[in-house]
Amino acid sequence: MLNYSTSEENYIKAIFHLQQEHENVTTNALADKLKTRPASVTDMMKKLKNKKLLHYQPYQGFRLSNEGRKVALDIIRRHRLWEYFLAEKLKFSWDEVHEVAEDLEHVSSKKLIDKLDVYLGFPRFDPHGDPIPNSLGKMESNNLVCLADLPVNKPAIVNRVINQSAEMLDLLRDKHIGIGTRLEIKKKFSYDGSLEIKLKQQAPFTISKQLAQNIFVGYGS
Amino acid sequence: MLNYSTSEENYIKAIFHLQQEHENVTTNALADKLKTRPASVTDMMKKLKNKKLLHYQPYQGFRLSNEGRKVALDIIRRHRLWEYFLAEKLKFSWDEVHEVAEDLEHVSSKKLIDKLDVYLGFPRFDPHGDPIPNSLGKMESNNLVCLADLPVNKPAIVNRVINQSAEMLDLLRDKHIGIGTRLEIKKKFSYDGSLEIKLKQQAPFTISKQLAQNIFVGYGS
DNA sequence: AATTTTTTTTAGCTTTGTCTAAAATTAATT
DNA sequence: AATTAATTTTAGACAAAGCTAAAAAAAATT
Repeated sequence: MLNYSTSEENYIKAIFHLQQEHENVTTNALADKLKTRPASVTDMMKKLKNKKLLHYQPYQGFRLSNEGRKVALDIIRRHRLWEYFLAEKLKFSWDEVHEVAEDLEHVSSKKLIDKLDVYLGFPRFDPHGDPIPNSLGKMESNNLVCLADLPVNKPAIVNRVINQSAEMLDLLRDKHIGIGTRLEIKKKFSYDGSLEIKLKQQAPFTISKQLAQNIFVGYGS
Repeated sequence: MLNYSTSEENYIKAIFHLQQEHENVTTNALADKLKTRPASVTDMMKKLKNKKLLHYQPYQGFRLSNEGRKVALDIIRRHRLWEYFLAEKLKFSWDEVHEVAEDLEHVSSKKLIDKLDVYLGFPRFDPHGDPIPNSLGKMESNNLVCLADLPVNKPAIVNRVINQSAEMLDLLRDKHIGIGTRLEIKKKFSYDGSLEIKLKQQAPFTISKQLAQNIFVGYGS
């Protein structure tokens, strides 16, 4: 595996994440995600195409090549292992780890990451509930359902929170929702998609569709 | 404390180290240390002078300002804490930690470093025996004597190794000399400055003046 | 003191990654 | 189908950090 610049790595990672939504990623979507300009994206796409990390025809969008996907998984592995370390060992709260891991993930010594993995005991999920790829780039899928799609009255456990903006994490903290929280849906309001949910030993309350779409839950323990 | 680029930080740190030898640092010395060209050094010196991190008059060399020294100590703190972490927790051998810490030291979240410090139990010395500045930038001096200046037959303990080139560390490993090694000098050869030293339960052997000058020892426990 | 050598600085060029403004292409609408 | 709108790309500029080659200053020699 070659070595890539911080900038290149950020582009690769962002494309990987956008590809979870749409097979084909567009210039504007990527510019948006990275808070940069479409022209900059086009420049970088040419470069990454040259390095055979993605497939790209002008005006047609792009998607990662096999090699690009490997690189992306390696970056994600680094990111999530550091997140786990920060939360588990340094006692950062789970909503603070993302930002710091954004910097640490670019330190790319393979030996460092593999030793960190050993030290942490090969954790399978990061503090947000996202799976951590192993040193071969494999990660478990965790069979989750979007909270917005969970049937009424079916108990479930929060396993993953996708959009990690500070504002959203603030809201979650206020509602006492975190990874591991047991809850069930009591009622769905089709008018605006909002949900009435209930946590153990608490009165039910309502959350927006927007929030529910960013929370993923599993069944059973 | 403002934020500085990786490049700026490397210059600041290198100047700090060179100042241990000579109050005033020259362009060539710094270029040499950083494996860059004198012209690049001059460019950066102008920049750092503008940022008030050092005193510099063209052709007159340079030295860190108070602010520059503070920044340098902060970088050194980060570097040495990571070195300690790598050796102590991740089980890197003490001669591997420097290189990895060179990258980690530039991740500059104050919160991260202070939490790391807590987690490690406020270590006072890194795996090379160098003191770690605390969060206020203070570090203990450790009252050491250069092995080359140690009197004959006086038992001492290796506390610090200065020049950490791979070649030198290789030599040290071969001779079983490390931080904490107890030894004494049996004989000094004034012809070339070489020393006959003895370790516990081992036959005496000879080391060069060059090597002895890079090893520092303390007395007592 | 004058000349040579060494050191340092300046001037100008390169690469990486960004930007704006304009041109080209594709998509949407009338 | 033709026109308008949106998206994407190109062209050209800029800042950071490096380089080489030449000029300037300081130090060392004769």
